[in-house]
Amino acid sequence: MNNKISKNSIRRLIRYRTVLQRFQNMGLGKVFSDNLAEALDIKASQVRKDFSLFNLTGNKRGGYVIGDLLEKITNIIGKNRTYNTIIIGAGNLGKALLQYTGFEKEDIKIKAAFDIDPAETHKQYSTPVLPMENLHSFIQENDIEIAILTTPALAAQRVMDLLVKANIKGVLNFAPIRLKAPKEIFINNVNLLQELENIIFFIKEKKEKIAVI
Amino acid sequence: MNNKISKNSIRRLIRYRTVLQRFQNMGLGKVFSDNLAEALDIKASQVRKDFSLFNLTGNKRGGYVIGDLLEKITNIIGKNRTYNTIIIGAGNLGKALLQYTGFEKEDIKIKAAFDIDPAETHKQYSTPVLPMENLHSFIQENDIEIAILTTPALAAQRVMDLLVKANIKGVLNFAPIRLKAPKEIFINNVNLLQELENIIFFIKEKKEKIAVI
DNA sequence: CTGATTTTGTTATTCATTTCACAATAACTC
DNA sequence: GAGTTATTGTGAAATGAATAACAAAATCAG
Repeated sequence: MNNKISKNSIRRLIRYRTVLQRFQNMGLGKVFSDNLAEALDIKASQVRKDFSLFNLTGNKRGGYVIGDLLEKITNIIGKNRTYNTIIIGAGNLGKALLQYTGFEKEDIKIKAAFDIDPAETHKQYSTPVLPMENLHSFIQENDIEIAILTTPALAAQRVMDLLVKANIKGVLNFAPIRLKAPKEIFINNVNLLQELENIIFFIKEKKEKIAVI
Repeated sequence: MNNKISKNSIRRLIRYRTVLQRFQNMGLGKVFSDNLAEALDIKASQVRKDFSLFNLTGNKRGGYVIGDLLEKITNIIGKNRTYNTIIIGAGNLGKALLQYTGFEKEDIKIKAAFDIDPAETHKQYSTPVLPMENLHSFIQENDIEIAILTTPALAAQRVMDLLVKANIKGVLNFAPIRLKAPKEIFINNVNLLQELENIIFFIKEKKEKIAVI
């Protein structure tokens, strides 16, 4: 295999899994590239191309066995073990994510949140909110690999530097700045304002009839 | 201009603006494509290409005047007027977004939130939380163009159908399903679990040395 | 068992995006 | 003000991603 794997194909892989789980829950045992393509609103050849990239094979004329696919995809994505995670910044978004139940069942364990505000650190949540001083040792002692960053933009780079020192492996960054870090640390940026502005551009464009692909 | 504008170039345009604002706040008056490229970690030629796409011009050897650029970009993105917005689903995420202050200053006005749970609709926030029954009339009467969808996946399509009927123009969807809607409604999906799984893939890959571009 | 049919897996093709390369030109130097 | 330098703007080249096309294989029908 000398093919490169793009970010997009991984995004699709994750979506295939979601759809396959739904199919499985509906009692289906097999799928065709066709079915998956329809569910994701892409072409069947794209599905097969992706599968070939990840060595996911099916049977000619018989399609793919959902159970097998799910097992292999889950393996590829890396969900056969748990990933210990922390949240940094217990503001509105941080607190919302603390209480978000969608992560747990996917073997992403949120072990703690951190905040500079001592008031936050004393409130009771089911997951502890700790003062920033404990960050480094907590990461070390609890085998934390991923940090979710929900601090204000101004604090974000400072926190990132601490995370680098503590050997974090991946960061989900909600702060609206580009974090600097060694390239072996994987950073995924989510910028909510940007997503809204994107919508604004497109609903605005419509009126003015500028070609948008 | 017979060039097509891609989603990515708009994403970058929004990022240029953020960076330019920061530069302006630092007291700078001019930039070169170089500076912007470095800030966004892309190539200078990409910056110039984008600018040419949007007819953003500078001066040879003199670079670009930040004030001018900002004005033009803001105009292109569509921020010269306010965009009325609602949040549907007053769960953790919905409530967090209700209290998020980052939108206000950007002329995105969150006019109300909606929830089926009457308990939520009686709590006091600075923005009203209303029962779902009011959705249609509220959208009509308050000139709402954008909806932020934070309901559970199961409810999301049903809500989407209501939004379509009420003539919404754009949706920011946090529910982890692919919404069906007429294509003239612009839908932007944000899937937090997927973003985390993406990180997991990449931090896992590192060990196994599979080529990733 | 033979032929028709379906569906995969992969190679070729098309389409889109990014990067390069360089002419044009504005600004600077002396 | 002549020459040098820096920087834009864009057409061409390179790279990357999506789609189409089709041979090979599995299944089905009779």
